[in-house]
Amino acid sequence: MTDLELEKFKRVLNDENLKLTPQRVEVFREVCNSDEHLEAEEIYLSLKQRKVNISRATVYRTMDILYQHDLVQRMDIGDGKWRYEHWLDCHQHDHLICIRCGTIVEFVSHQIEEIQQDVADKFNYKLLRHVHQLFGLCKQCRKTPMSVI
Amino acid sequence: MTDLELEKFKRVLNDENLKLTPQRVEVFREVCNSDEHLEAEEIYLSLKQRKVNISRATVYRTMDILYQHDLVQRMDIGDGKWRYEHWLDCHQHDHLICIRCGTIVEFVSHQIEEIQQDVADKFNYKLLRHVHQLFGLCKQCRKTPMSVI
DNA sequence: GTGAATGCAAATTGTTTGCATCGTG
DNA sequence: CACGATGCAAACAATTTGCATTCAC
Repeated sequence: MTDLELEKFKRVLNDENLKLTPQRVEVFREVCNSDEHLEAEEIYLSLKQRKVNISRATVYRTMDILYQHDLVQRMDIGDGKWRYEHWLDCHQHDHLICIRCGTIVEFVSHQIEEIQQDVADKFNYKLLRHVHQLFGLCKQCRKTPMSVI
Repeated sequence: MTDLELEKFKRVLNDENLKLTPQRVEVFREVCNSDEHLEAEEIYLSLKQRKVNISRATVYRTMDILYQHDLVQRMDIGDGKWRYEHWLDCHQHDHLICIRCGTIVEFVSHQIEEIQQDVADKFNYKLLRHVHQLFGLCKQCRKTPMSVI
C-alpha cells in the first residue's frame, strides 16, 4: 500500500464522514498489496492469519466502501462471488480466465473499446461500463488431457 | 416451442437415459416461447400460474439439463442469479443492458470476435467461451434525470 | 415393477442486517 | 462524549440436496 493510496483512502473516508479504523486500513492494505483477484473470504482469512481483529461483516462493509469509491474494482466470473482487485492508478482492463486452474490474466484492447462504443451508439445507449471475460484453457492446462481432471 | 426443438430435447433425454416428464416439457416450453432472459423464479411462477404442477427444485434441475446440453444459454449480469434464454438455432450474441430499467438488447460483432481470438492466441489460451456485457442507459432512460430514480 | 423424477423442506453458500457494545474524531 | 464502527449471530436470497413418494418406461 503506497502513501498515495492511503491518502486517497483517508480523503474518501473524510469526505464521507467515515472513520479511519484499524480494520478498514488493514482491509485496504490487503487488497493493495496483492495482485490477485481476491474473494471477501480470502481477505478475511488472510487478515485473521495476520492476527488482525476483524469480522466478515467488516470485510464486506469495507469492500463496499472501497468499491463505491473506485478504490477497488470487482468482478464476478459467474460463480456467485465477488473478486476484488486494487484499482488506483490502474488502467481499465479485461480478463482472460482459465476454467481449469483459475488463473486470471489481464488484457486491454483499444480496438474493442472503440467497437463497444459504436455498438452502444448504434442502439442509442449511453455506455457506462462493461464486463468482458474470455474463458478458456491456459498454456499449461491445454496440454493436459481433459481426462486427468 | 417448435417441433424441432421438442425433438432435440427428446433426443437429449433419450441419449442420457433421462425420462420425458410433463414438468420437463413445460419448463422447456416456457423458455422456448419467451424472448426474455428469464430467471428460474420467473419460470417457476409462470408455470404455477398456468396451473402446471411443479416445484422450484424441478425447475432448477431441468434448467441444468437444458444448459448442459446447449438447449438454453444462461447469463449472469452480476446480481447473483442466472437468466436463461432459448438457444437452439440461435447465433452467438452478447448483451447490452440498461442499468436503470433492465432492458436487455442483443448484439453481435464479428470484429470483436476476431480480436478476442487474437487476444487469446497472444496469451496462448485456448478460447472456449466468453462473456461480454455492456452496461449503460437505454434511449428512454438516458432522458430521465438521475434524481427521478 | 424398478429405478429415475418429483415435491417438499431442510441445508448450503455468499452476503447483509439488527443490535448491543466499542472507539474515533 | 456522541455517533459511527465493530463483532456476533441471525436473516437473506438463490440454489442444491436428502428423502419419502410417485411415475415413465
